Amino acid sequence: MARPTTPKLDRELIRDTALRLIDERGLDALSMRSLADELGVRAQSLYSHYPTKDALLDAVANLLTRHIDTSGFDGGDWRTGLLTWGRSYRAALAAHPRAAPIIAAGTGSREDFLAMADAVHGGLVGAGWPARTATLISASVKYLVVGAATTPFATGFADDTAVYLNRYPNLVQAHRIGEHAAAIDHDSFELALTSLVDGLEARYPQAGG
Amino acid sequence: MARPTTPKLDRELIRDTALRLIDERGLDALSMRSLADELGVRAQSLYSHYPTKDALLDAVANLLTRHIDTSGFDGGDWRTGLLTWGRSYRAALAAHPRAAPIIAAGTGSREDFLAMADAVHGGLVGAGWPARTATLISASVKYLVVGAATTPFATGFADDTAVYLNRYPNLVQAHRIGEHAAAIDHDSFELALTSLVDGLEARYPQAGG
DNA sequence: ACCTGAACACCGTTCAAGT
DNA sequence: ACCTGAACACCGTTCAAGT
Repeated sequence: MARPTTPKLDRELIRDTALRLIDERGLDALSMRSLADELGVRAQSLYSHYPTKDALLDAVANLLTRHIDTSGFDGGDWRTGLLTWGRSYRAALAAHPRAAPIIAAGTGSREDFLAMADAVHGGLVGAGWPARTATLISASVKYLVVGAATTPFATGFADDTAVYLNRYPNLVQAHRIGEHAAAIDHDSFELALTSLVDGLEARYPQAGG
Repeated sequence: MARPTTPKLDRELIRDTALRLIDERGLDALSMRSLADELGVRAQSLYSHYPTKDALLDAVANLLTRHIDTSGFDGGDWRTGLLTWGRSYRAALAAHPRAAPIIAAGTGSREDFLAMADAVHGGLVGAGWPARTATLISASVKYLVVGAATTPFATGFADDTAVYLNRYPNLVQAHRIGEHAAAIDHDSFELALTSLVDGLEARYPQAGG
């Protein structure tokens, strides 16, 4: 029974299962063999559907960033556009934190990524920003989103914070990081994004000169 | 000659060679075997000096972030402190772009990282920011730095931009990304950091209420 | 077209042995 | 204390073969 009558695999099933395993076990634990095992198949069968593991991870990245919202630019207000885009982008990655590094790795030219970049750039230029500044602004927001998704605040702190509290007195305030990590990350991103937009406002050509 | 009279290895040599190989060949190409080969030794010998590959990468991360400057907070001005810290942090990572993902991975509780976080938090609180807001602000700047270092702007665009110029008209302005990628990344970070600081200014408790 | 057995050239890491 | 030969349990990927 080398070839079953109804195929056991298809691209979507492989991709969705890969994302589920990343969510459950982490990115490092995803191997072609472990994924095949979960699908009741041998690793080589996956290569009938994706040429390489990287191509599979690209498909997962496309799945993740599929529902990013650039419609906020439609009304012509770049502030609304940036806020809507940044928040939906961040939310898409925060929903699958263990998969976020795939986005940072940024393999190849993904269609959805290009469509998004095009919509944002067009929205900013349409709202009056010079083309080069529009490039810088969209890069800035991307930095915030990717940074927030790949290095949540608790990263870098030991689980047992008591270890260093004596030596680093200013960090005493952060001693409940573990409990409130999700809230801190959400609020940090929100503060950063809104402050950035406010700071950009002052640089808007028709307002600031 | 199992054990030479003068040791062929020490922790610093291993660490520095690892960083050099990452700079030259990329993070993925660094294996314990390839590193040992470069040092004229077998992979197992490295384990006499570092318990795991992760511990070695931690040492590289500490080397990278060693010269980050938090002295800008000393004068009591949080704007100067944030700008100096953010710029030196970003410069440290930009000097070794292929090693930057190590920082994002953020393994364990590195001493230098904690000292830095403590200095920044203390500087912000000392300048009048509430403790929790200080946490959010330092996280915000870290997002910018890590995002800029791990996803430089050209990431995600194909080398041959002609491929998508027809379909994504707004990206025409970005058709020289490859040539100016370094300048765009520098300017994007600078715009983001200064805009963020300006936006925070309006939220400063004694100024904004 | 889709799946498998076997294999290639790698990994990180461990262990016993040598000086 | 420091280094090596050999080995373990993995990787991603390829190839020839089966239906």
